[in-house]
Amino acid sequence: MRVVIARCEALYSGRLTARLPLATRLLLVKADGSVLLHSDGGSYKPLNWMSPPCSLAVQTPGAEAEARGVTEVWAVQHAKSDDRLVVELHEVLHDSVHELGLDPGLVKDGVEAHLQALLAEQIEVLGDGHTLVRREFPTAIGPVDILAKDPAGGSVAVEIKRRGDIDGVEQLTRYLELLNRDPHLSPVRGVYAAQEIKPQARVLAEDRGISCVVLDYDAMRGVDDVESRLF
Amino acid sequence: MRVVIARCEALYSGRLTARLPLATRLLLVKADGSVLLHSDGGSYKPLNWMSPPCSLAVQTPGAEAEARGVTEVWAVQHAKSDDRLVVELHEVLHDSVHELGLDPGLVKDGVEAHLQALLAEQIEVLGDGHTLVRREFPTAIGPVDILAKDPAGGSVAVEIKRRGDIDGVEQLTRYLELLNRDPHLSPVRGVYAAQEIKPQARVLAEDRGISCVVLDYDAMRGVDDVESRLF
DNA sequence: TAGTGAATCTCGATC
DNA sequence: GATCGAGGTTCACTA
Repeated sequence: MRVVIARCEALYSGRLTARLPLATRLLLVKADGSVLLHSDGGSYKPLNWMSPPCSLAVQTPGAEAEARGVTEVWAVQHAKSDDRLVVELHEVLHDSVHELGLDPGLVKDGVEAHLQALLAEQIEVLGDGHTLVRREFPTAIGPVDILAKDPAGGSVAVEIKRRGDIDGVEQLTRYLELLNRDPHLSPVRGVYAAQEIKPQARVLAEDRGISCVVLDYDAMRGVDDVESRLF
Repeated sequence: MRVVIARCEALYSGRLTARLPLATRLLLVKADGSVLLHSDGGSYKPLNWMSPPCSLAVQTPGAEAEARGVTEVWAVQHAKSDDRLVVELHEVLHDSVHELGLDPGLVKDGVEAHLQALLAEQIEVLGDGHTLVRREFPTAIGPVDILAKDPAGGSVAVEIKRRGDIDGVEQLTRYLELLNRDPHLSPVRGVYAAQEIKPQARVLAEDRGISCVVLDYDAMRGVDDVESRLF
């Protein structure tokens, strides 16, 4: 990992064209050749970057660039596409290289998968008398998050999202259309379950006869904790 | 901007829980207090991070942590949520601070907006005799990218994407349903225009009577250049 | 390898 | 501030 602080300009051309005016920035060159240009703010996204696989060629500036004060040019070329990042360095304020080694990587726990597991365990959240048929119930266009039965013996297809957007309603609608073609299952009711359901999504869902359930993640996790202590 | 290279572990808890085992990493502390942990590979996304607004508190390790070799603890707390990142530093290999100043920011050029402008200018790409009604034609659920008339006087609603995914077909379907309720416009035909149309999106579109048009960005830009030279 | 869906998405425009 | 759509999305998983 090479860490450089420099006054620089940059030009990116690829899926779009973008320009960074002259300013002092952090330049990172990673072991795989990728390059990141960061400012002293914003989020984790760099101002500009080049993803691997790519190669960095350090060049001497042309006469015109030299006249503008450029002392060094980094030409970063993507290996497979014609994406290209050209950084013109005016002044290097810091330059150091560090051996980091391979990273063991991030270990994650719990997102939508966790919500799905919790709801499968606590399927009565859908209403008394509901029973789980199975998680990831397969259909021709992909698995439905949860298939359940209501007390009357009717099928219930559940789509789970962390944030209930309009897309999830469309997704569930496609599943329902398919599932309702199966005489063994039909009629299949739809339930849209999310930690938070956007107003537009709720309107669309209810317009299509899909009921909405807001999941309380902390409460469900709390019940889960209690259960795991008991059993 | 503070740049630190250190052997460290990290724990994030917030919207999910994640752990980073002991390894040597780059730690960045930006002027707004945000923290980024980068490995020597991957993309521009850090292994872990804390977005602003947040505050960094440097603490001395407890007895248990000290026994594990921790020399310093960074507790990064988000100002508004309960997101929290705890970094346990075992060994600091580099530590420097740099004044970067405000960044003038990125100047972008050309994406979907450009495609829309080009297609509006070259509406005959849809077929001879087509005329533009207007860009961003308003509907109750948002503006349609382009509304046009075909030679027979029928309305044509155009949805433009850079990459034609299934989502765009759903979006256009919703627009068409609404537009077709308007007796002044009905019947409205749908056209899905993109630089690249995914097979599944094409199948769904054609199943719904929506025609697909693949846009040649370079060719359209070329025509545009010629036109701008001529006029 | 291509396609699909999620993301601690981020970012910008618009209401 | 909330919402919605786009992204040089990136990332992980799967057929």
